[in-house]
Formats: sequence, structure tokens, C-alpha cells
Amino acid sequence: MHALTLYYLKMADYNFKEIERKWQSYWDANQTYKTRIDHSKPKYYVLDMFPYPSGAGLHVGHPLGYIASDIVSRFKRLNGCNVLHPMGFDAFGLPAEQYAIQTGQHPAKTTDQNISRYKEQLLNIGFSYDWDTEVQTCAPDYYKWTQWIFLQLFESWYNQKEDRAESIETLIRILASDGNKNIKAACDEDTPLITAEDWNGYSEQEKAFLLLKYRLTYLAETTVNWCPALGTVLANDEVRDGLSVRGGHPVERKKMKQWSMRITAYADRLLEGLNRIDWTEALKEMQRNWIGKSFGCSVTFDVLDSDLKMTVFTTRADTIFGVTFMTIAPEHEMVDQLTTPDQKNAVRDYIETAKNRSERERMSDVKTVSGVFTGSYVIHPFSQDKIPIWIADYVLAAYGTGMVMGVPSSDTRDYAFASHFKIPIIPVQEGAHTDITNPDFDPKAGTMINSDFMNGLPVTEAIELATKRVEEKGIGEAQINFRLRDAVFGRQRYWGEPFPIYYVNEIPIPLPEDELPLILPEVDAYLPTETGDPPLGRASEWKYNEKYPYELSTMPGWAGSSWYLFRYMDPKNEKEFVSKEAQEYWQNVDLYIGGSEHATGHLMYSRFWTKFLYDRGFLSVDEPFKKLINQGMIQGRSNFVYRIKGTDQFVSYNLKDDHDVQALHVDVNIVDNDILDIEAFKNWSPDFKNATFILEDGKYICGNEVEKMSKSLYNVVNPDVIIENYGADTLRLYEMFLGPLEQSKPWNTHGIDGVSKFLRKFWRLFHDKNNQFNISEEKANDQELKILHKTIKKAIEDVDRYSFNTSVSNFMICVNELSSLKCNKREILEPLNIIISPYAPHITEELWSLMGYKDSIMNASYPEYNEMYIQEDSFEYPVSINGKLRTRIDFNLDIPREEMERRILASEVVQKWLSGKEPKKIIIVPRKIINVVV
RNA sequence: GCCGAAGUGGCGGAAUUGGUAGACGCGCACGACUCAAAAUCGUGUUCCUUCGGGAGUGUGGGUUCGAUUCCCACCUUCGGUACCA
Repeated sequence: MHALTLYYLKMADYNFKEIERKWQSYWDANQTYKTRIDHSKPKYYVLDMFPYPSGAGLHVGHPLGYIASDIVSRFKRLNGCNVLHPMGFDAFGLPAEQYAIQTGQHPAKTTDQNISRYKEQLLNIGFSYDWDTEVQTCAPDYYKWTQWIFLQLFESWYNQKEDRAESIETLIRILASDGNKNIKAACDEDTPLITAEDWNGYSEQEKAFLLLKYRLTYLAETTVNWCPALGTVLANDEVRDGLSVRGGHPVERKKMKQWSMRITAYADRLLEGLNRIDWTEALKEMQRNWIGKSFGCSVTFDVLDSDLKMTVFTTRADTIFGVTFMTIAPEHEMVDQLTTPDQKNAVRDYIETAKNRSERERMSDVKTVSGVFTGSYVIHPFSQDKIPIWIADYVLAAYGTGMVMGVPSSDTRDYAFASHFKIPIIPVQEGAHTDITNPDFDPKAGTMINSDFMNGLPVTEAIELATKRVEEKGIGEAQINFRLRDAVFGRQRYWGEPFPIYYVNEIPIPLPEDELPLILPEVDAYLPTETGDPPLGRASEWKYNEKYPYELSTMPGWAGSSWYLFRYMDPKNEKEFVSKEAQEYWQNVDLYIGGSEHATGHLMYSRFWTKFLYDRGFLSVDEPFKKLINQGMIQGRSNFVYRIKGTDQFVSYNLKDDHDVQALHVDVNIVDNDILDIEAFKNWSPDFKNATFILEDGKYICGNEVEKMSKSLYNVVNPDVIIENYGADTLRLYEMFLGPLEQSKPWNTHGIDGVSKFLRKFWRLFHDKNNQFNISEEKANDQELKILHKTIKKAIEDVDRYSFNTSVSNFMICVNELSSLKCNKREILEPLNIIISPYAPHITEELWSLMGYKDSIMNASYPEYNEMYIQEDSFEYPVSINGKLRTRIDFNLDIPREEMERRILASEVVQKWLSGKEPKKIIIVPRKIINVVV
């Protein structure tokens, strides 16, 4: 029998299996975690980022954040709050669809199986979720409202005068009475200027197309990674070296008409809102960079011998006299017109290679400078010089105007480009740090030279003056630019929300609200059609009223997750996505815990939708998450065996250097404390059936390394196995004990014994040698009260700063101290049991009921901390001499300073280190330290 | 490249506001109990040392009576990424 199993069979004292089963069914039967609106209590909303239910099930890394949020939920509840702590599933997504393509099984079916598995695993850990509030984004009664929100976005425009979204009706009224000359709106760049007469004379189709330019969700040409062989669009990370990661087929950049979200309308408000929420500065900084607000100026250059004009956006108008070339993005539509006949071939060749590189690729390859001359020139608006126009792939079509003025003396990318193609460089700044070839180069240093009217000015003043001159000349104006782009919202996939849109004469028409949800149809295969349409093209009769074709693409994964936090408040509501009453009570999320990989995706989109729904009066809050914590990743600890090359012989870790070996991953579940279970290894794979071993001390020692936890590296640890062997309470404590929530750290099952021992020690405080429950009603003494109250104090402080690892060690210290005092007094153990209950809910429920309570410990009150019990009247000062600790002296806290100094100097140790000299200074920091400077 | 985070014993980590570096736990060693083992309990455990001490929180500088903590430069690892003019 396995040593571990044997060990647990003998552990009869604390029977976690029975206790955990008992209390999990008690909570279920008694609806302990049922959440209701209760105006008599303050509300607290704790949310986990809901998981995507993958086929592999949960590994020990997943519950880390869930355990932390569960502790906070329980802590808040014990402190008198009404807590909403729900869980659900982000159930639409690619892996299920990929699996469906491979196996032909309906993704709904596999998703459902995966959800059941996840739920079972989550229930085993003893979370305080109210499962009645569960949501699944792929359920029609949920995505009905995702579609409904989409329709609200479709029926809205962004009025910049009011700085909020409004109904499209208000826009139509203005267009009919005034045209659009006075409208300030977030709209397409190519929106034409029209009068009221124009509008009123428009056909229905013309009106529809104009309105699309204003709607908050709209159809737009976007460039995508198109893979003809797979018949589908790929994400950036699915493309490498111009080939699809899956299958290695060629990928090309292709323009495609797709649904987009006008998130850019909210750029400023998304930026401003960051100042009002309690997220880490790091995360806010990431979002600020993502939004990327920059102040600059547009400048228009006339193209030589042509009517064409090139308009660039620059944040450095001051450097205009340093412009020695112009660059334009390879995919820019003006490229053709700018190319002269003799450059046609060169340009065509260049574009052919450049256009199929994804933006990600262009970025990761900064060292290669590439470009081609168009043959055309612009005229410098101030100097009238002739300036060549180049095409270069470091310029992106999607940002600014897709064109850049090249200033090699002030911009490092421009410099790299100019020196590569031997384009002249004109310095426009002089002074310290203005040499671009130097590592200490600072683009905003120095004063202007070679710059006509700006000569002698510092950079910031020069920018202002240049902008003014540009405006006076009528060739540009001060402008604010955002990095943020509108978000592509369509996916050429099956397993997502269908758009509630059908087409009449190419005009997208919204489905009437009362016909929602538009249910995802059945298809015969989850692949694109022969004509390259998305899978929904296979659904027969996928038409509105059997006549008008529905949209064939589906919504992206982030659609359902952008608003789910509100659905939990009122998950069964058939009339609204959330009732006013529920939303006004629960407001928004007080604490949100999840991975940092969502920093700029999910967290940006849900802020956008929340602001939109707020504008349209559907919500009373305009930010979804007040406080956010990113939990770190739990990494895997892989184990290795070493095979002597070309043989079936494996050599133990410390002897491997004597041989020519190959390291192979071995399943961590057949390794205990780096010692391989040889029999299990032989049975692990037929390849190792005849393996032989070179052992050390009779054991085979494995190597180890910290890597990502992944099935393919055989280092996945399943929480079910841990719960089976140690119990859920131990798992919960150990995950917290591992280290700070926000940091990444490796999982090593071996260390779990420590917390397991702690729980047994805790149990023994309440039990006698024969495991009979035994607590005393005797009054606690000062020493015991001091231990209790310093523990309460620290426990509260630790939850306040989400420091759960120190919290667990705090409990260990307390239990160790009480054990050595042999304290079994109710006055101490009862409050201690309450403060541990958020961490280890099962064992504490059991002890609570053994103490005679009939109700759940969840309905208890958190003990009050009393300063009185931990006050001290003396302090043992560490005494340093020149900053080095030499001795300790105990002082009463009310002793006068002179008396302290006298006694410090009188100390033998201090005398020795002074060796007759006078001390320069004696530093006494009350209750901290004494430092004698010699 | 850019943005963000992190580097502390054999290992996970602690030190909350510039004040005793290594709490707590794992591992290891020794001891008690035991016929024996497991469990349990106890002691020790940063490194070097001539046993006086000395060195030490990724590296090199700096500020300070005092730096894991603050400043400058660099190195390494991880996460994100849309070359943002």
C-alpha cells in the first residue's frame, strides 16, 4: 500500500471526510448561502472572474482567487454585511468549438458536461456561493440580454456635446431639422456633411447607411488575418511567420466588413474613471497606455505636382524643420496614387511581403528596417523643400492617419529608418541629451536650432508656437489622438451569441425586442461553408420571417462577460437584464478577483458597457468594479527522469552527470518528494515497461523545475486528489499559505503537511487524548487573552490588506501557543474558531456545533478586538552600535530618556564596543530600536 | 522594442510607515515515546569562522545614525502587447 494512504487511514482523530461531507450537505439543505436583498444591512459584493469550463477540469491553480474571495465573503458576513458572492460560467468559446469540429459533438453538450464537472469540483472546496444565482453565458435566457444590450448599442449614438450616449431618435430629429453641421458626435471619419434637405431627400437605404456611421455598434471594414485554407479569421496569436499555428496554412491580411463597437467614443471617460476606482496603479497604468491619449497637431503636406495631400498627426510639431522624409503604411489606400510608374514594381514587391505580416510580427521584429521609395515628393509647408515619400511597415494604417512625418534627429525609429536608407538627418535640437546616437538621448531635451521662427526656444514652448503657426497657415490644427481603437465585435464562428440582425437590401435591421432571444440554430458541421461563409451559413432557413437573411457571424467571447456582474443580482428576471431595485441595492462589485491577463480586454470592455448602460439610464453606476485584485498564477513543479541516451536505463538525479542523458518529464503524481515510485513509473507508459534504474541510496531521485502548470508537462495537480487525501479545509489553507495572493508561485504538494498538521493541532485543542470533545468553562487568564486578542487584531489587519498567507501563519502561531499552555477554555476557543472559519469552514462548523450551537457559524458575529489585553508596560530594545545589533536591554515604556541613556552606556556590552570613547549620538526610537553612534 | 510585475536560506515565503533580516511552514539532522515503524512531542538548522567575530535580501553605486524597504545605473525571470509618430 502507498505510504501516504496508510498514513491517512490511521488518522482517526480528525475525520475531515465525514465532516466535510456533512457540512456541505447541511449548507445545501439549509440554504445557508442564499442571498436576498436586505435593506437593514450594508451590502457587499464579492466577485470572481468566472471560468471558461475547459475539458481538462480545474487544477489547483484555478481556485486560488476563489478561495481568497470566499474568505472575504465569509469575513464580511460575520461582520454584519449582506454579501453577494456568486459564480457562473463563461461558456461560449473556441475550445468547445474546436472540439466539436474534431468530434462532431455539439458544443452545447460538451460545454454542459464540462460545467457539471467544474461545479462538482467547486462544491467540493466548500465555497459559499449561492448556486441559485448561477449564470451561463451560453444559455438562451442569458444571451437574450446580451443580444438586447447589443440592440441598445445599435439604437444609440454618442453625443459629444452632452458627453453621453443617446437614443438614435434624437440624432434623427436633429438630422431632419438641421442636418449634421452642428452635430458633435463619435462617428466614422468619412461621415459626409449633409443638410436637412439632403437627409429628408434620402432613401431608406441612404438613411440607414448614414446612421450606421453614428451607431455605437456598426459595420466597418477592418483588416483581419484571413486563412483561406481554414476558411476562417485568426487571432494574432494564432498566426506565426505568416502561417496559421494550427495546420501551418498561409494567412493573408484581408479587409472584411465586420461588426465593431465604438468604444473610442468613451476613450476620455474610460481614462477619467480610472481616478475613481481602487485598482493597482500598475493595472491603471496599463489601461492608460492602452487608451493612449496624446496631445498633438495635424499637419497637411501638399504632394508635389499633384492634387494629393498627406495629413499626418504629430505630437512634436516643433520638429517640423527636421522632417527629411514622409512615410505611409503599406496597406494605406493612397499608396497606389503616390507610386510613380518607375517605382511600381518595387512597391508592389514590398507590399506583397509587408502586408501579410501581422501587426504583432511587425512589432516583435523591430531590428529589421524595411521600406521602399514611392517616387513621389511632398513640399515642406514652411521651407518649401522637396521631401521624398516612402512606404514603411513601421507605420500602422490603423493609428492616426496612417502616415508619419519622418524626423530622424528626434525619433529613434525615424533615425533607424533614415540611417538605413541614407536619408539626410537635420538636427533641430541642441544641448545635453539631444544626440540621438547616444544612449542618454532624451527627445524633449535642449533648445531648438535650424528651425527658423523657433530657434532658441525650449521644446515645450516650441511645440506651442509651431502648432499656432500651423493653425495660422490653415494646414492643420491642435488635436487629441487616442491609441485606443474601436473593437471588432464579429467572429466567423459557430459557438457564440447570434446577432439579432437581419438584412433587407443590405441594410442591417434589428430584430424586435420581443422576439429575443434569437436562438443559435443547429448546423450539420461546425466549419465554414464552401463559399467561405461562417458556420451559420449552413443553417437552413436562417432567415427572418423565412425571407431576410440573418447575420452569419456571432459575437466574441467578451460579449457575455462584459455585463455578467449585473445579471447575478437578478438572474431569473425575464423582463429586464436586471431590475432597478436589485441593481440599486447591489450597485456594483466591491471586490473583484481575477487574473491580470484580462487587464486590457475584459476589464476595458465591461467598463465600456457599464458606462453605456449608465448613459441610457439602465444602471445607477458607471464603473463595474470598485476594487480589483489580480491573483498570481500557480505554476507547476515538473519532475524529470534521466534516460541514458539510446537505452532503457534511467539514472538518478545526482548521478546523471556521469552519463549522456536525456531529461524526460514524468507525471508528478507518481513522484513523492522527488522520489520516483518505480513500479508506478513502469506502468505509466508501455515505453517504460522494461526500464532499468541506476539508484542512489536505493532510491530514484527525480530532478525538478518550475514551469507553467499544463497537461503536456505532466505537472498538473488536481484539487480533487488533494481533497481526497487531506480535505478541502487543508487545501484552502494551503493555497493561501503558499504566498501572497498577487504573486506567482509554484505548487509543491509536499509542503501541505504543515497546514494539515495545524488543523489537527487545532482540533486537539477542543479534544482530550481519547478524541472526546472537551472544553472548559473556566475564566481565561491574561496570558491566554493576550494570545487571543493579538490574533484577532492581526486577523482583521490581514484580511484588510488581502494578506492571507500571513493570516494562516498567524493562526498557526496562536494554536502553537495555546497548545503549549494546554488551553481548552471556551472563552478563548470560541472566538478563535470564528476567526478561522472563513478559511476552514467545515472543521469550524463541526466544532461550533460541538460547542452546542444549532445554527451555522456563518450566522455568528466576528469577535471584537480589545486593545486592553495586549498592552505591554515594557519593551526589550535591540541595541545597535553603529547600526549593528550587539545586545538587548529591557526598559519600562514610561522611563525618562536620560535614565535610558545612562543605563545604555552603563551596559557591559556597550562599554566593550565603546572601548573608552565617547558616543557621538544615541538614537532611541520608542518601541523600536536603540542605536549608539561611535 | 514598449508597458507592467518580481528577484531574500536547500524550498514556499515573513519583515504593514526607513528601525532586531529569515516569522510561519516544508525539508533535513538529532533526541523522547515505541519491540519496531507511523503518528505525536522536543531541540537545532542563512553562510563563513582561528569561536573574538565577519559576510549577507539579483549586481554595482548613492542618501541615512540605520536600507529587503528610498534614489541612480545594470542583470535575470515572468505577464501583457496594437512599432501609436
